[in-house]
Amino acid sequence: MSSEKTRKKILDVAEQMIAEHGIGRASLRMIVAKAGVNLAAVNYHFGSKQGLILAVFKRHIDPINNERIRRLDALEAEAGEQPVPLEKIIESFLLPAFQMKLKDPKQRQRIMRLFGRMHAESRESQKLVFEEFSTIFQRFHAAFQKTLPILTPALVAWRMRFMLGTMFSMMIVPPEFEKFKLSEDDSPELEVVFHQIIAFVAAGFRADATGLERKGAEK
Amino acid sequence: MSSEKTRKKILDVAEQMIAEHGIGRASLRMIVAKAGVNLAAVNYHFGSKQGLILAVFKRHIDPINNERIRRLDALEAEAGEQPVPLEKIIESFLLPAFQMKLKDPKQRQRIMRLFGRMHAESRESQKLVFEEFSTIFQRFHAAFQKTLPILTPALVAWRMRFMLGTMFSMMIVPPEFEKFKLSEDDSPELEVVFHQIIAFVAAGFRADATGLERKGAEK
DNA sequence: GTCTGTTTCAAACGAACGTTTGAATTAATG
DNA sequence: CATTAATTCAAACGTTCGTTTGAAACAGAC
Repeated sequence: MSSEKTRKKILDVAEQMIAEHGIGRASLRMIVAKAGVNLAAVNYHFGSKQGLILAVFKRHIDPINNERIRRLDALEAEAGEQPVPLEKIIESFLLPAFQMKLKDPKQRQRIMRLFGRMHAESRESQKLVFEEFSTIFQRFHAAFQKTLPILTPALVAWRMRFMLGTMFSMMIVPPEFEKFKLSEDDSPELEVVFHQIIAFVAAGFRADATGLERKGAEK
Repeated sequence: MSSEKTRKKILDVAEQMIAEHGIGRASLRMIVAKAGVNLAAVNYHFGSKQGLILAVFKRHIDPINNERIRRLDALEAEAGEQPVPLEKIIESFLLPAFQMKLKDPKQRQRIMRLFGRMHAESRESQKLVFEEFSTIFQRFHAAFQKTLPILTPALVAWRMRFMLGTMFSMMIVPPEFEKFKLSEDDSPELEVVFHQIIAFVAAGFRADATGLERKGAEK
């Protein structure tokens, strides 16, 4: 069955082109040319361009979200009645997105850029990201809340959004704009950035909320 | 001179459409239809669509960046030899972007979304944002460094990027996706978010860098 | 080998886009 | 008022896009 070959080829090239040029600018003609398949194959296999984008996205986001839940489950099982340490929660959320089990570091970065695009670019894909996200969001919200009972639920939600912003900001900026690189190589940089983000976000979560509560806690 | 009227009309509508639909999807035909001007007027006054986008962007970013510098100057003059308090630096950076002196809160949010788009969408506008940004970046980097001498320059730069990510994350997400609104009204929400971000980012900047230094400080 | 359903292919369709053109209109100048 | 420059306008240009079409190539089943 050669059908699967074609599907995979299209998906591979599409995610590459979207990461590189963006959703709107990555045309089907570019994709099929690089993939060596016929133009009509996209609509045959995926129905439409939107269907292709959705397929590209789903292929990666589902394993990542599953891994997030899996890690959080393990942490909570280990902690028992105790709340899970803050850094561990953050790590279980961020790590699956940063260390997707991809052979090629180049491709890993490609996927990260893809997620950044999805998050930022089109209305539809943005909606998709958030919908795909809502159950995960609630799950982690509860975990954060238990670890930081001082914070109001609304404040926890805000700080989760800040965490997302921090994460996406590292995903969307093309490498050539990075003024301050920590290293030349790519994959160790990701490792470093990952720990940087955890330290930054964890401190942000622990920030004193006095004064913010009064303003932001009526719900 | 009716020429200025036309220019302004185009700029106003363009920034509205870009904020609403994005750079790629906001077509010149949409813009001129809503603005009540001729299609060719855009190319006459701005040369090209890219020229229009650039004009839309520059119209707002320049005053904001000037205000940022102005506030930082004032803070440093006041502090004398002392380093400027961390929260003050962050505030002088964020506040001008959040409280542009715009009458209409609706338009304020529109501009914020516009910046989010510029930051995330097309390669060209992204490049523009970063170029426009580099002098500001260096200026604030020095201020942060003076206040937090424990951190390496590279670490300061990273955390500034996290700050940017946090800021942009609040700019780019359409209101209909916000699950946890703190209030129904729009403009007080912005005030609250603003203080939330400062508290979060300040804590992030102060995060313990032990262990990160060794990994991230070879430069 | 023949038949049946699946997959590929070249070609074209219709729509939307940014841009250009050249005439018409308006404003400014002497 | 006449002349010149600046601005607006309707119309069209040339591309590119996502999608559709119908025939050709291919697959596996009998």
